[in-house]
Amino acid sequence: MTEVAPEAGRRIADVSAEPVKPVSRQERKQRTRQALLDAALAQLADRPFAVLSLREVTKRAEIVPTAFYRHFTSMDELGLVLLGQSMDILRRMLDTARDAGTDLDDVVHTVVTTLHDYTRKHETHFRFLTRERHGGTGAVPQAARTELRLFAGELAIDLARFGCLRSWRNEDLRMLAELIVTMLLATALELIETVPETDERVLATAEKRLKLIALGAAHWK
Amino acid sequence: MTEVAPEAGRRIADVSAEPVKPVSRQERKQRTRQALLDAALAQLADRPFAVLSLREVTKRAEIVPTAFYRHFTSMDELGLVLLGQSMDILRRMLDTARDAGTDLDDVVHTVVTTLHDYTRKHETHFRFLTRERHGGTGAVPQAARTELRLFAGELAIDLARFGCLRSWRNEDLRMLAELIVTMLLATALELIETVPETDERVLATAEKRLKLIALGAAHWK
DNA sequence: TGTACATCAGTGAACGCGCGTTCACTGATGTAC
DNA sequence: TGTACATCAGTGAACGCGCGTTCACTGATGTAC
Repeated sequence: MTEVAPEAGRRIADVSAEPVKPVSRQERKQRTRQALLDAALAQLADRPFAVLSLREVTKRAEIVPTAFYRHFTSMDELGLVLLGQSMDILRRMLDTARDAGTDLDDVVHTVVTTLHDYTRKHETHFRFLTRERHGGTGAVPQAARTELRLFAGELAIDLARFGCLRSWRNEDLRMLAELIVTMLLATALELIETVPETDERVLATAEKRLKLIALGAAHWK
Repeated sequence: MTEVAPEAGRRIADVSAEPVKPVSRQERKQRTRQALLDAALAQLADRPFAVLSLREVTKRAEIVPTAFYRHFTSMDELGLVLLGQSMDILRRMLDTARDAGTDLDDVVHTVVTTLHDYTRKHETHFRFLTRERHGGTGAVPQAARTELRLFAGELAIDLARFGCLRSWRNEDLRMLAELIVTMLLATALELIETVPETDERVLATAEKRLKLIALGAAHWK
């Protein structure tokens, strides 16, 4: 618990709990900043972002409320950083799922499995993203919708490479991509909002939905 | 504007703006109650329910904050009443769309047109419903999800009557129904969140999505 | 290496504000006779 | 119809609380010489 990796042999056996403090001022600042972001994500477990208070967040991050302004000018700014982190995760997920092969069943299975992994590994970010998307007219929900629209555009490019979709109009590819994104995020939220024991059922349903959509696309026009 | 239907000939020409007040005490109470519900719906235009304050709502309804408790024990109770109203609207919409015929294109077109009518006529309720669905762990979002799951169950029964779906397992019909409900509510939100001029585009996309799903269902297994 | 000064993340007191809720009240509407 | 009493929707003062934000500050870290 208090075990610390021997570091540059400064002291051989330090009985104090302090980790020797090799940290620079900017490292410490970065840590506090991340503590604020983590605190916000933790609070988001049971309420929408619009309802978070600066004081609650700073309390959880164990700093005084006024110190918040050393890191962000407002809660909205913090929210936009969280959104950026969430979109990074989503893009990494797309990268992972991309090389899934060409067989339809394989692709669907890989996509759903990848979604499962990422959702369970980044529950807080996925919850944030899926909820804020429908969160009203605040700066964060607006930005979330814009980002997700861009993300669907990126997915549309990938879809364009599939044999049966190669001749589709851009507009229709977008439609399909947005449908898939909505469906995947809905699945992520279902996973988060139920106990892990039911994951198998949720994933099976998600696979069916995706296959249904793929089947529809294959027989389009 | 101040014209009033002649009523039981009490006064032939009442120049005062007052509408003679034939209202009973319970009628007045009912009106105030509805004013509170309407005030809440109006506030919901630009923020989630969790963020509404009792004082703002009573101010807009033009009563004193403490009078709120003559009508509801809490904001959550008011929210659940709004949810009930919203579900009534949704069910009426399903009733209207039900007798759409059997031809696939006809059904899809009727459904989307009906959705358009209802969404534009009940914007505030649809916005409330679609946002609260993803609103977190409050009493209202929880209830909204439960109600929408029940609603999907009702739709699944309708779907069971379609020729090509007659042999589907209940569980798969549910999956399809929930997919359709999610898609329709997403469309409603898109309509609400953009200017009416773009309605045609949104509806065209919605029709395509629905057809894609229907096509997938027709070729299932 | 040692000293003197600058930087700046975090502190703590203070502010005015809107919040939900309590309470005793008012006065118009409703009812019993 | 007229009178005396009951009901109860809405009032207004008051409360304690958490909020975001301001400000002058502290003291450890960083830098220049």
